[in-house]
Amino acid sequence: MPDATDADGLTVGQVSARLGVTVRALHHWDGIGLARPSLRTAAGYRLYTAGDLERLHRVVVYRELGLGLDGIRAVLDDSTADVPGALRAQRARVAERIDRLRQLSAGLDRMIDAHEHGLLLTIEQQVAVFGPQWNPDWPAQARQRYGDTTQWLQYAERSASRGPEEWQAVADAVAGLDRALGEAMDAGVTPGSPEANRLVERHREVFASYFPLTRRMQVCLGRMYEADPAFAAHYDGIRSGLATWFRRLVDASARAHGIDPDTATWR
Amino acid sequence: MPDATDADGLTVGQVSARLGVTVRALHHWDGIGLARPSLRTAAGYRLYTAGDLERLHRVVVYRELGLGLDGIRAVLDDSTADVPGALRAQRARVAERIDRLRQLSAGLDRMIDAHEHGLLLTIEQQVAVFGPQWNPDWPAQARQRYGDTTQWLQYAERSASRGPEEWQAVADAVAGLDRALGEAMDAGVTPGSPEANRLVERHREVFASYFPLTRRMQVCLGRMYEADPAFAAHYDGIRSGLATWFRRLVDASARAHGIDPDTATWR
DNA sequence: GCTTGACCCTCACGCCGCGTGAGGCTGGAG
DNA sequence: CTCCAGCCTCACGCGGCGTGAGGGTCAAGC
Repeated sequence: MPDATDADGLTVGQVSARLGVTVRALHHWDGIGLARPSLRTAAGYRLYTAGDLERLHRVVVYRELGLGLDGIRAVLDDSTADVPGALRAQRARVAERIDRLRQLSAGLDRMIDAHEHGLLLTIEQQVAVFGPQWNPDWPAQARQRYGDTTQWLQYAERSASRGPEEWQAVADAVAGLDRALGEAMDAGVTPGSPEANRLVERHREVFASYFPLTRRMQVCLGRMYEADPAFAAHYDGIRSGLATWFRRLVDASARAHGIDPDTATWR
Repeated sequence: MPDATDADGLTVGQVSARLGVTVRALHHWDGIGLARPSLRTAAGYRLYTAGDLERLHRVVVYRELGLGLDGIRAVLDDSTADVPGALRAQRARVAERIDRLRQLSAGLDRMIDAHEHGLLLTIEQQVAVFGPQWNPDWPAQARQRYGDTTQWLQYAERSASRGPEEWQAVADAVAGLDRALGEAMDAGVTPGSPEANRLVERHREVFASYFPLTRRMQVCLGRMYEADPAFAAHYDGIRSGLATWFRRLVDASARAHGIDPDTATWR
């Protein structure tokens, strides 16, 4: 007789191989009294009888159904236990977890999209929100340029939880600011004036819906508006010379907050 | 100024209320260095600045996506981190977990069905497997009678993982045994003979596919075959008097194994 | 100035189901 | 007699905090 079938007990290793559970699990179930071997050899080896194997098998079955060890113990030991009830409760828990995971997966999809495309709107929605002069390639271009900055990450994180209405609000705020800038320039607002500083603050707040903008970063942004052809075209399109004028507003405001605009850096 | 907005920091309680995380979580994140407050009061109170809040907010966002704290740390701290890659990996993990949970749910359904109906086959399958004299109400009746016994539980557990083919095998074994019993009775096999004991053992083995049957239980079963009208009808339908003859076979075999059939109990 | 009650602090254990060693016997084969 | 696989018993670790214990702090009301 090589090892097993008609012996009066199987060792942990043999049971492990038969039932596909680890030896450690058998030790554990023995330790907590869930399924203990009826016998031990003189040397202390655990010996599982046929009856023990029955019980172990049942443990394995219910464990595969995701029941906790206490639940399994109840099912096996308490003859008054409502087994179908316990199973249904377990099924409800599982359904709940599936639901949560699905929502989670959807959230991940949104976030991945936001990271990769910058916007989660269809082309139609983009045009509807941002107006006809909107170029759908801009988010992709922005990602090209800024995709490896912390600010892009924050932008993407916020984009992921922004629907069309919220984007509309952002777009409205930007448009309102553009208009206000144009009118202020018409009205001859000069850098450093209270009116000018209010506009600079308003710009910072509007921008904060993309990512938090420090005053130093705002200085750099002002210079970019002036230097970058695309930005300059936009602002000079509102009023000729507006980009430069706005940069001077930002510089003045920064100086008023103790920042030297000529040495300010993005970080 | 009541509490917060322009103070130079928020306490744990305030942050907790704003971000919807527990105070303990803030402590934990501080403890592991994931998100620590920049300031402390003289008394040691944590004070979270606006910048700290930014970071906390990002932690919350990624935590809601199911990232582990180490993953979040990587995303927040390592500017070279592949954020979309991490998110995609997380999505894959989530999909995997959903899959497992779905299988688990299906298993639970099967088990619940098995517990409630006793069989997981359609009526057509039942008739195909068990023959035209099969009554589809039998499993429900069996549940009525035995639904609160350990053996019913084990029967249900095994049924849950048995398909039509396996049921066919069981049905074939049962039919084969019935035939063999009839032929043995014709041949004048007497209780206690080796031939008779072989048949009794074969009955025990066939029955073991439903649930483990001890010799004592088999004795009780033999008596039930004789006493219960439905069982008696079945066995006496094979050969007149077969139920009683078989009961005597079982009794004799039990005696040969040191069991007194007149005092044997199910348990 | 003293009390009260809401907040805050720092340990430190608990959870769930084992995985993973460490350190040391046992048992059958060569 | 030696080897090596297999067994034993501790005991820590994991993930992300929950939940006290035991004790300071702060603003308000008396």
